Amino acid sequence: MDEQPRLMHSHTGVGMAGHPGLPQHMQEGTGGTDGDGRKQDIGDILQQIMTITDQSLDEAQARKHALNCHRMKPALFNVLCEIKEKTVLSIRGAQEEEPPDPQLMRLDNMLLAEGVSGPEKGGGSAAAAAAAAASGGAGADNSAEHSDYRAKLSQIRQIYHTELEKYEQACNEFTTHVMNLLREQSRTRPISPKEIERMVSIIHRKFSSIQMQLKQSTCEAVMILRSRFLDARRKRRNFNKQATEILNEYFYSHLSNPYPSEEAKEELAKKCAITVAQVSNWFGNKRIRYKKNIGKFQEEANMYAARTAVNAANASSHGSQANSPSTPNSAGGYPSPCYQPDRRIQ
DNA sequence: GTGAATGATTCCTG
DNA sequence: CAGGAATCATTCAC
Repeated sequence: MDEQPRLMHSHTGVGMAGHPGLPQHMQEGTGGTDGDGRKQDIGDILQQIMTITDQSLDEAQARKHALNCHRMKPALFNVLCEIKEKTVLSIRGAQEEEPPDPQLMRLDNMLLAEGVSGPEKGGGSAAAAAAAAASGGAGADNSAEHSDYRAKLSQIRQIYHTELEKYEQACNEFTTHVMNLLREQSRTRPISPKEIERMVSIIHRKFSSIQMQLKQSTCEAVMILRSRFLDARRKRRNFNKQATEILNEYFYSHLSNPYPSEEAKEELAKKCAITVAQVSNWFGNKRIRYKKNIGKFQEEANMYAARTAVNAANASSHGSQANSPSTPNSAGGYPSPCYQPDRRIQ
């Protein structure tokens, strides 16, 4: 490395005329033009190169210092930088300022929506909350599942942030290292600040592609967790006996029009400790199954009708109709079972 | 293990 | 968008 300064210098004390290492023609000033002299010069230079390692560290440092102090150095440096800029780096310059990667934006948006990136939302996510709300079954079982989901999500979140931090730290360390290296090298070769900046942006681009991989795998993990959570929700739990009785009671006492209003559904949902959606499901299933096989439900219908009648009788004996169904087995709607002898199955 | 029962989901229709 | 119909998937009784 120190070869260059040595060859470039001739005016300072170091390597000046009279120095035994300098070519003959440089020492003489006028320069020899004969072939033998030239051969001699080359021989001296080769000799110089061969003996470079023999120089002491101090001597090398002194030469280096001399180079840096040379009055022409800044000008020469600038010229070389300019030439370099105009040739090699002009090709790369065109692809700077690229627009944000749509794939990266998608990943970022998803991580934000799932509550992995962005501000902490108590370990939960909007998606989880929505899923939990839709899942119905307001029981403790469901909330346990939900908290399990949240715990796993927060685990993913933690890993994501730890890794991200690691990458950022590594990126910063590497950038600093490269910048220092380039700055150091800029003393001996033409490296402009602009070029250093460019190198930094290249490093950042490389690291952001690694970050993208991290984001991608985090998204995959969230998707797997979510699908597992949703699968778990598919697990069916039978309603308890009391809830089924309440629903059946309503159904058979409104057999002519087994379509509970929104208010009625809400009321039933509250009584049965299930969601309105589950009430709707139950009535949907019940209507279709009843219609398909009235015979099978006959016994059940008779039982509930009798119970309703007893309830009504009790209520009336107490001078109140409060709990009796409003439209029991009246005209129209679904065919009634044999409890009403005049309205048999179609 | 098997089949019936049953809650949930999906697709279609008015 | 609510409800009907078909179907899926799980639970439960035997």
